[in-house]
Amino acid sequence: MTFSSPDMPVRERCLREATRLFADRGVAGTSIQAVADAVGVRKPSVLYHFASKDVLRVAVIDAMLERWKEVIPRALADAAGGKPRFEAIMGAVLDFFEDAPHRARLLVRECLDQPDEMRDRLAHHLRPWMGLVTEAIALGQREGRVHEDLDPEAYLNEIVVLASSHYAMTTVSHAVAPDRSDHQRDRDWERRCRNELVRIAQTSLFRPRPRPA
Amino acid sequence: MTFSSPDMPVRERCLREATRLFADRGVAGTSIQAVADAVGVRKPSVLYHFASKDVLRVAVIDAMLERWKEVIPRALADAAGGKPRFEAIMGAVLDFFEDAPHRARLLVRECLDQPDEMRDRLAHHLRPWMGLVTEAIALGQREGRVHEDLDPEAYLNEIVVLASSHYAMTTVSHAVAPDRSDHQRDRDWERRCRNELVRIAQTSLFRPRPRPA
DNA sequence: CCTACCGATCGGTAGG
DNA sequence: CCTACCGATCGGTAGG
Repeated sequence: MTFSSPDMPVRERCLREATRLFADRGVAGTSIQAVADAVGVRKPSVLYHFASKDVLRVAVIDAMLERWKEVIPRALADAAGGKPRFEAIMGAVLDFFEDAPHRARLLVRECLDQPDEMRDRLAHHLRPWMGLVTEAIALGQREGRVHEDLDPEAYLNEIVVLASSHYAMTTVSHAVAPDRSDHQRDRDWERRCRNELVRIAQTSLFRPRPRPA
Repeated sequence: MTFSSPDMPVRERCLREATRLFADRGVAGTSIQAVADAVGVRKPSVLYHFASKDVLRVAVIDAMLERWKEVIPRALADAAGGKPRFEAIMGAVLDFFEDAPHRARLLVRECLDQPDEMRDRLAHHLRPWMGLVTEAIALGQREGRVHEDLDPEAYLNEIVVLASSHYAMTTVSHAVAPDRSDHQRDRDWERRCRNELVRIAQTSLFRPRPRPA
């Protein structure tokens, strides 16, 4: 029963709380009543704004996918601003999940619950800029900067899967951590995993420099 | 209503069908009635073998984690048989998910639904051989075969996350596929992604050979 | 392993 | 945005 700030329209508060609840317990594990409680209204009020639970589910996913449209221009702007393309795009993707960890959980959950629907939705949302990125990778291959046996589309797919799952399962990853005594160590472990994620993506993309000067 | 082979004990048929249903729709999205229907018995019969839904859930996860204990010796045997360690272990992990894709979905779902419980369970199941593998990686670093800036524990964590999520989300990954006209292309795309997954893990682990002959 | 049954909660509607 | 209410299904039990 965590109330959303009461000065926000009820419709948006429903979206916000439903996003959090769906991410944490899944759609099937979240009742409309639970959303109503979190918002601080009665159940039929939620159903006034969203005709059915499924309508609410679709609206929640839509809201998350819409955010991607802000991420892409930012990455392109960073790249235009002189920042290397890899770091701009990788940074944008990681920031997208990092400043709202439930986004990653929601995304992965929905991929499991509604694979066919998500396949089409992601194709629609990601296709345009996926094309740009794979082209950039292919250019890098022709210029000899990128591993020539790399498969651009497949590479991009695996890295997106890795990034989203990495953030969806941060809590669990502590199982592998060599020691976990206090919270400081937990933070440290998360930083190490994030660094390693970037290193893996980077090392498997770029060829080593031909000869260090 | 897909019946399990009726010559198998009911208890094991419950485990089998529950595993499939939990993987596809999640625990919250699967009723005991649905399990009973799939097995071909009445609901109270399921509850006779598993005192509650949660007991069934735990038994299903246990059965999956038990399989890991068969995977590790196989990988070690392959490695002892002269096969390079990386290929033996990577092959064992991929085979584990590949010959039963719902195992990956079940694992990822449970990591989202019960993160704290899964953290402890995985720690218990994975810790012993995780230690062996990270030691092998550290040895490779001292011998100059493995990237020296690699973080062994974090690397292993990310690769396990990538492998499980890769198989949990195969259906969705087709969103990124450049074209998907027929089933032959789908198979082809899956093969490309699997190859790329192995290439990413391999390239980000081993240093490039010092000088090709 | 079954029939019969329990209270609680589910998603959703009527009507204001 | 609320009260009042619907039938269906939920997890689980009694008793044989």
